Amino acid sequence: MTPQPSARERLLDAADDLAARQGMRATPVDEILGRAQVSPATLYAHFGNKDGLVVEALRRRLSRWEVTWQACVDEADTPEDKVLALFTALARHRSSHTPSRWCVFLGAAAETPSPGSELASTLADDTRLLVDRLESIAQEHLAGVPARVLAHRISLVYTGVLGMILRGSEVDPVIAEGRAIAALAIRSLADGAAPADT
Amino acid sequence: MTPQPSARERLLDAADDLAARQGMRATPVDEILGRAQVSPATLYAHFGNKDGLVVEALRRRLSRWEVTWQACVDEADTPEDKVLALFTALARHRSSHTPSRWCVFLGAAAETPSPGSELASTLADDTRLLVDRLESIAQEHLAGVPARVLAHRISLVYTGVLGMILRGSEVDPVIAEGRAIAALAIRSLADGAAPADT
DNA sequence: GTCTATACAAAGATAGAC
DNA sequence: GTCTATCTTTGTATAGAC
Repeated sequence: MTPQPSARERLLDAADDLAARQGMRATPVDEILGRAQVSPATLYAHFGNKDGLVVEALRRRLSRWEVTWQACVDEADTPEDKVLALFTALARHRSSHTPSRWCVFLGAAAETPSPGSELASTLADDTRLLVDRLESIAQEHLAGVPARVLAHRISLVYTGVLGMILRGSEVDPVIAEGRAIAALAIRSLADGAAPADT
Repeated sequence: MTPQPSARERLLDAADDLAARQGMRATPVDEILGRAQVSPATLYAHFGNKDGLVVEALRRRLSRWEVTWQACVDEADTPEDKVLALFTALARHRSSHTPSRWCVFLGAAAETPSPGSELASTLADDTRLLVDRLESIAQEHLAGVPARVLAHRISLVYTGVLGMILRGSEVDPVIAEGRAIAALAIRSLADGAAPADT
């Protein structure tokens, strides 16, 4: 007898799932309500409006992503693998959560030319987490490598993987490809900082 | 006395401009009509519906992009520069056309979970042009390098640049960064195929 | 907090005249 | 081909009862 989750939880689950699959703008409120088995009034009582609900769902997703990523960093052995754990995390995240068409945050950004301040800050949080976390991992584990530069380059490659998924690339191969390119970027910057031995 | 372009041209210009700035789905028909100074009936007489108009505008944009890219390839001197001309072309395209928020084709894909067949094929054309053209450039100018692999890797990096622009990165620096990463990918594959001279 | 019913707004498309 | 006026559908949000 699994007790049914609260209306609030059901709304968040439905909004998250549908935004991931179809995009937040492409998903009408009615569809979220139908999926959650909740009436309109309940949604607006809890979240104020559709954007409020979506923002909450995105925040929850971001914090889950952060946990997954951190776990993959912790599991990695070598310094290089700790930086590249980003790609392991992406694969794991995609298999453990509701399937998203590419990236829910980039998708929301693409769908929303003029996001409200709450949405904008949530989307910015996603990018900030990406770049800053990469930088701190690099700083901690790859002494001598310019961490900020590395973080930007790997962010670019990671974002490219997501974009290629939107283009229709198969997920696992393109993640592997991104990982390979990122590894190249790491070695290149490492060589530059401390010229090749041998 | 510049003669006013036909209603059809004005519609294409307006749709292209607005789709580039805001996204096709985020742009209401009324706004296109207002910008083009055209009445609704005219739009539907020419293009059938909104999607028909957008698809035509996207096709026109794609063919212009192809021209710009080819010109940059022709102008490049070294084999490596011919492959990397993609990034020169991106910078040039962005400065010579109406400013787009990131990429009109990826934007349309992101906004449209279930595109109609015409739109879907136009979006696929964009990706196919990207990958296939890169492959043929590599085949022609970089003998011995696995052209298909190279084309995929550079497509990924290029797509990453576009995605980073969506994330809010400054355009010129991120294009330069993408170019640098792509150069790395080229050299890596070249070294693998024909071990370094010297 | 939650429901039913409904109001209100936006957007896509068409009718009929010229 | 093009216009004015209007219809239809869809989508967001609220009123009022329980």
